[in-house]
Amino acid sequence: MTFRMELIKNLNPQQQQAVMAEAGPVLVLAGPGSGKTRVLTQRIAFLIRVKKVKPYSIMAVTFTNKAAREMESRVVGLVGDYNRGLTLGTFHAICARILRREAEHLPFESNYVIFDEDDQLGVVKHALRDLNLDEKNNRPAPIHAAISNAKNELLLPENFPVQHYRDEVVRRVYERYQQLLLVNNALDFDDLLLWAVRLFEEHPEVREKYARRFEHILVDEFQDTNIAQYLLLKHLASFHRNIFVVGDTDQSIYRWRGADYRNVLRFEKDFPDAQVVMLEQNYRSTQAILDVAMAVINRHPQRRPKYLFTDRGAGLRVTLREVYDDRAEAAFVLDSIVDMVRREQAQPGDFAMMYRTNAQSRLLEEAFLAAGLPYKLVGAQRFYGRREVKDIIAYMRLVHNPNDELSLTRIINVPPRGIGDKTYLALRTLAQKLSLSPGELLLEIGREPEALNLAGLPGRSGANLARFGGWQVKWAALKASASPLVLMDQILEDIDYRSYIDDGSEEGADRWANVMELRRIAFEAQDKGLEGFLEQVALVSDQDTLETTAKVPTMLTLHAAKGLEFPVVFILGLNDGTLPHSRSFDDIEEMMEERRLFYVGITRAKDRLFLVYSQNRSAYGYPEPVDPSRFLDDIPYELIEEEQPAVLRRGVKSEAASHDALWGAAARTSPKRQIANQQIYHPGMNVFHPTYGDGMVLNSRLEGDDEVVDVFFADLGMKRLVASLARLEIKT
DNA sequence: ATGGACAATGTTTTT
DNA sequence: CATTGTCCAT
Repeated sequence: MTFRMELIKNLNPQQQQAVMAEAGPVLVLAGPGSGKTRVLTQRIAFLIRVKKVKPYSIMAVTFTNKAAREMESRVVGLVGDYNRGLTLGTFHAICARILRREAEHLPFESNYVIFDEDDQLGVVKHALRDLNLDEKNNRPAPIHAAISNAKNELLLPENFPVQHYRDEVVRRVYERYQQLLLVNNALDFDDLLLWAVRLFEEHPEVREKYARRFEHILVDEFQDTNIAQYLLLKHLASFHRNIFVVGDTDQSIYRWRGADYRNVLRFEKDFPDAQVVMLEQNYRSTQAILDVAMAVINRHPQRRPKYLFTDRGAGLRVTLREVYDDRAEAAFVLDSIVDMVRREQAQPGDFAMMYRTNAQSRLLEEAFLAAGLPYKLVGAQRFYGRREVKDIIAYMRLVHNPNDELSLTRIINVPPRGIGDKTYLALRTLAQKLSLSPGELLLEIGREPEALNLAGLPGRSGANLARFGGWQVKWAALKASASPLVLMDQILEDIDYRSYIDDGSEEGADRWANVMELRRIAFEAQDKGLEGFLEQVALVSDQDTLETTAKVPTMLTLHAAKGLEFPVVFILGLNDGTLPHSRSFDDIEEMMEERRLFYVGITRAKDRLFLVYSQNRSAYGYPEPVDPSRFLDDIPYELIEEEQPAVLRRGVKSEAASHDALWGAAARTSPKRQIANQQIYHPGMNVFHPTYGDGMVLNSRLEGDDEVVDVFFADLGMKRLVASLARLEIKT
């Protein structure tokens, strides 16, 4: 069989049309679960193996690293190592690479660092201070958001439209913000795109070079592009015009980040000769789920009608469930999951719990922890947001780029080494006088400690600075010859970070474990060099850290769920104010986006979908009565089944034996686990719980087929546990 | 310079 | 309510 036949044999006619489309612009409108990733990867394989296009001349762009990795492995699966030379990555990563290569045309050095969200906020605060604006009246976060939006629309400070006083504040902060970034030789996320576009617009010969090189450009999730990304693509495609974009306007959920689904319309206008292919057949969900999805999205005005169909069959009706409050919500989900696993209707890894805001994961986590059941959580307390992780990265960034003052101020006194505000200020003043950055001055001092005397920084504080400078010199020497790992180890040793962070408490051990995790990442990035390592850690998101290995239920936001699928999905907190979020109420566009978000969640489900709302919800502190989501009104009654509260139903006991096998690790590690026919815990017993530690039984009773035990833990106080699930050990 | 105690303040989604 | 920042005492 020819490769071509091999490639297309599992594709439906529309998919084939897309994969084998002739050169020129192509717009693929793909509904959820219609195989769009497949179309993209097969298209790449088709170009390489059938059309004999050099991988070097192909660029494929995604939004997340995870999507990029996924695509990469699938392309490799299709064409083996014929993929060598292929440019495949996120918008940000691809731009970062171009900007390093073309730094000579740009106002920063090629060893620039990428500032993350926290750093960016730090720069805004710094700018506010420089402009004598106070943070109370000028909150940094909204100002930063305004700056970011401006950048996404390619508005420079000098063009920033000023209508109110507030705009003027933003404009001035923006101006200062950009100056500070350049002083630090740093770029923020938006800059990566902005500078790339400016590079192409201001240096036609550079644009020409890249436009000629990339004969084919393929774009995933096109509806999420912002203006900067759209223009970037247009420039890149300006020579060959072979641009193949795949998207679904109904799944556009990043408006707040500057994404503009109207880029799809713009594309049709800018490329009037574009072939348009519609992928409508759904291979993921049952028809029952698709019907609900359509009921929700069809209320969306002004959109191209799309009919979702599947040959997977009707399936079970979608379940709608009302609960008393958000605690009951968590309990309902947990009970349902346990029940379905026991009945062998699903495996633990089949479940996803989706919610609007990260904060909603907390009660879920508590419920799972209390039951002693494993789960995985996407995002939320971000690994790269951890203090210890940021500290070590700041050290390495400083070594890579001594001008990075933000990193320097972060760690110059971490761990405490007697360099306080006063000393740092003196250093900074001197540096300014010598027109050096503080980091460069420290390097000087490290090389020649006597220089300090000239500066009037003698004595203990001077010695402290000299010691730090000495390290910097040593580390700088190391970065040329050694891997990121060796450098990191040397830093950790010199600053004795472990004794600072690991104070013997459980939290300390945790922190140190995070440092070791970062060390592992450095180990894996050995051959990337320091620059590559830093770029990688700056551009990975926490969404990317979802490992697919552990077969346990997943908790994630609706945003994080895009592009994923699960056999059983729970969408939680379907209340007005949560979904749609209250901050969207007064904006029609935003309300439509909330609706699309709901739609994205619904269409993640393959077999079962549970929609849950509660009567009361704790905003912060106190529970308040809330209304069901207005989106629920749009689902016809006959499409749903309202489930009655029935937590543990009959028949559970007889099936409980299989529970062990299905519910994996948690069950196996519980030595005393058993089904309660009689009470085994009694008041006064000393028990041990793997998470909570030592405790004493206060009370216990049989409930249904299980035993409910109230335990007082030394560290946490009272907890109510279910005996069959909590890994309780009785101590003699 | 450092660490603790208190207050204020604020909750959407993230490359 | 839980985090973050500010002030104050050592």
